[in-house]
Amino acid sequence: MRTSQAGASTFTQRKRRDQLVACAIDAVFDLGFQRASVAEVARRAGVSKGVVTYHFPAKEDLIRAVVADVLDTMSDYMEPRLLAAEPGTFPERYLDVYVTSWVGYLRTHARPVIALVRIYNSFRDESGQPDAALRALLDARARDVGVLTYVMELGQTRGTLGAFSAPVMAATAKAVIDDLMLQYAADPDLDLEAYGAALATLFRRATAAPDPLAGRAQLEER
Amino acid sequence: MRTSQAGASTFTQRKRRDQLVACAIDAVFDLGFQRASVAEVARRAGVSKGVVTYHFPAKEDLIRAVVADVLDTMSDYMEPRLLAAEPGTFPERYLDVYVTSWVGYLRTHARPVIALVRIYNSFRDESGQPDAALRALLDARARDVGVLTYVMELGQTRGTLGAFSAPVMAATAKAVIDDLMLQYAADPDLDLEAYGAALATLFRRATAAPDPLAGRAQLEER
Amino acid sequence: MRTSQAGASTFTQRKRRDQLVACAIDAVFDLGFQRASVAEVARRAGVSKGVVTYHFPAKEDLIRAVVADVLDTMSDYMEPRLLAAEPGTFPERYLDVYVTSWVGYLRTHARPVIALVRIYNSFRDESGQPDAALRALLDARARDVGVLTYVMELGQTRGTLGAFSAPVMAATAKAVIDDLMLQYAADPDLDLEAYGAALATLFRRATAAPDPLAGRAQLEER
Amino acid sequence: MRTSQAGASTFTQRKRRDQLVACAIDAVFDLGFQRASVAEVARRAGVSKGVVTYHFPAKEDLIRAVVADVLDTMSDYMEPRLLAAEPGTFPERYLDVYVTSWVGYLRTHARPVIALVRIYNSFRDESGQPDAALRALLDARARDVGVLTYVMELGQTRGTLGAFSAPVMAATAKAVIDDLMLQYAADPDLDLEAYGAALATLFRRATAAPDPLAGRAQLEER
DNA sequence: TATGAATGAGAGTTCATTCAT
DNA sequence: TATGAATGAACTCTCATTCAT
Repeated sequence: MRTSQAGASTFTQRKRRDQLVACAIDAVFDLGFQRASVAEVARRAGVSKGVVTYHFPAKEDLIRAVVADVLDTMSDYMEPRLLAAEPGTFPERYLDVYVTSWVGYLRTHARPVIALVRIYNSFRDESGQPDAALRALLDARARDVGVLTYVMELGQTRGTLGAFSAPVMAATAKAVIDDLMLQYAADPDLDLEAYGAALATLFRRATAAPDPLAGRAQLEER
Repeated sequence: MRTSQAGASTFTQRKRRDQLVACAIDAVFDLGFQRASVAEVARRAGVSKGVVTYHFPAKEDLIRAVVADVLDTMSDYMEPRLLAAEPGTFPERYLDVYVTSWVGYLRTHARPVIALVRIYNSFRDESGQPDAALRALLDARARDVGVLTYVMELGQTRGTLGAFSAPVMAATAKAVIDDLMLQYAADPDLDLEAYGAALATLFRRATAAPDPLAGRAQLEER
Repeated sequence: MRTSQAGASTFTQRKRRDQLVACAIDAVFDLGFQRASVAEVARRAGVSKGVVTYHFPAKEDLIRAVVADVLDTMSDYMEPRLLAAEPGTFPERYLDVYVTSWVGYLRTHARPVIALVRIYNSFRDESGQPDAALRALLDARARDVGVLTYVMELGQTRGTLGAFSAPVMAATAKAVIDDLMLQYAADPDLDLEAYGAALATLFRRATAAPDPLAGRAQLEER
Repeated sequence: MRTSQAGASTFTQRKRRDQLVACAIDAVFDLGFQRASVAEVARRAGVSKGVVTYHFPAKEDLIRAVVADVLDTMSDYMEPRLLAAEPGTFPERYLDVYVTSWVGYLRTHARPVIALVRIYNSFRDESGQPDAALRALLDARARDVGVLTYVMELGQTRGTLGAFSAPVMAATAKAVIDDLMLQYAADPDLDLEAYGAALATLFRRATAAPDPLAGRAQLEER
């Protein structure tokens, strides 16, 4: 966690860097990646353009700092909650906690996450390929989905979760979170609580193990 | 449908416009929105830059034509398939057809759809807001989700679908399609067939009406 | 020769490119390499900055065109004169013709050659090494010295030139020309004619074969 | 000599200034004048940028100190050797000693001299003219050539040197040294010893007085 | 219709210089 | 003395756009 300011020495420097990163996030959220120019970030920070290039030699470096910062903030929020769910003991609860935690996170951090999406869609190197810095983002995402998959397969093995494609279910969970983020950005009045509850129900039904009572009933009926 | 070339225009004109739109899609897919310059589009079309500005006075116009074209192509593919599902008669089948049709569409049209996503994330007006042209995209999306919701609620009324939040289920369906598109773009070797089947199962379980046999069994058991 | 405009198609384009190259030479001569900015070149040409970048995508390209142009102009002047000296037949005359021709060239072309020197001393790539384009300059120079060396060694073989280090003599000839160029640039009132004559004498004495008569006389004397 | 650190200054100050000058020389040699920024010099010295501007309020001052330092070092090496040649007594030996001494100097001091050339070609004031500090360089050069000329003319008067243009011969001597310096910089494997010997021979032949024996022989022959 | 030369705004970047600490 | 944060000017380069041909 909190690796983004590694190497930065003084408190003043860290503070300024954090301020610039915050302004960059706002600028990207408000204006999109392209219009979030160095000059715009400087303007929002109330400093001269040179200050930005002093702390971040290239714009690339600023954007990378943004990516790292947002990912770190995500981890800081999500990890303790996911660990508290004790996935090794209660794998069948994990997806629920995952979705609920994300919904909770979005309530307070939609802007930086949206900024991250904008960056992901526009931050290209000279050959048009996604910038190397975005690998961290893709990796974080892949890790998320990987863990989800693993835990659900564990539940399936133990019989507390039904038969379904765990990788597809994991990707679906991630996908609905992404979508919810965009919906929430477009409509801040969205009832996240209710939406989260509906998602929880959805996934509970989609992943539930067959009802043993119902099964017994059917057997007895014959 | 096919509204993009509306207006007085010769066959040659239409052909040239379509060619430029196609080249613009490729450029956006390959290089991202920002690097897909007018000059680049012209280069790919093998014509001079002036040709592009002749047909599309501003770059804005070209991008709008791209958006319209991609949306039209989507409609052309999806609508007949969705209608053939007879949602009024078999609402419980609709979600399955929806997901399956989209998967089929992605197999052959991933590039333009990805280009559309890129445009959506970068095409801003001077105030940083999404360009007006993107309203069509948002509208199309909202219509999709609206119809899905309506049909599923119809199924719930008739008892052929279970109790769940239809709007959330609809948004989820759209979200997994979006996600699948991005996954497919990142990994063209993805088995779309299998993925689509898994999604169909997922949604069948999440939306299924309670098993009447099981229900009867339970009743009789008492 | 005249390879600098290869590929340039239209007459207008060629003319503009030549004009920009000429303005760049003047700017480098007057202000030095560093201050000869794209804006300054455009200003001298009476056009907007964009015109320069239109014809020469990068400043690098403009400078390369300058180098090529100056080298071409040099060749156009020097080669016929050097060939007319019939080095194969009269190798002992070659050095004289070489020096005299260069002096004649400098009388009318000191500015571009000085510009070339300035470029050579300042045109570095990002790692501080001389730009690749300067290889052509170094190559041209090495060729000159190589030919001088070869012809003088031919004269030595035939006994029409005395015993001396031909490579050092060749390098010396080139060196005095370089120096004369700089002197002339610093003092346009310099009497090139007289200077050239003095150089011719200098090299004649330094390269002369021993006087056969004097040799005989000495032998007879004993 | 050693005028660069004139003025009230502590030992520490002098040491720091010398260090910065040395780093500046290295930076100019390695990267060229333009890229030898204040920050780069500070980096090489292992101090902060402020230290450089503390000792040298403007970059101009640093460069002037470099120029003065290199010229001083040259004088320290050359002057005793030239004086030891007793030009007043043996003017015919002077050119030989001059060339040989310079070759000896280059063996150990090519880098600073190259740096000086780079500075000379790039250090311009706002109007594009060579900076005032370079006058010292030009003056030193003019003095060298002037002394060479004077001594050779002395030899001609005494009949120990032949008839030739002393100024041109002096300029040629300086020119070959300049050229040798550049050759040596481009190819550190160059055999300076052999090159110096060849130059000595060259100049001996070019400046020799007519052989009195040969002249007598010819007279007698008639 | 088509061309491509020309424009000018704005982007990222470098750097000498200033100055509070 | 020393630091390094901050400034602002100048530079190269990109690009949508205009327009004469």
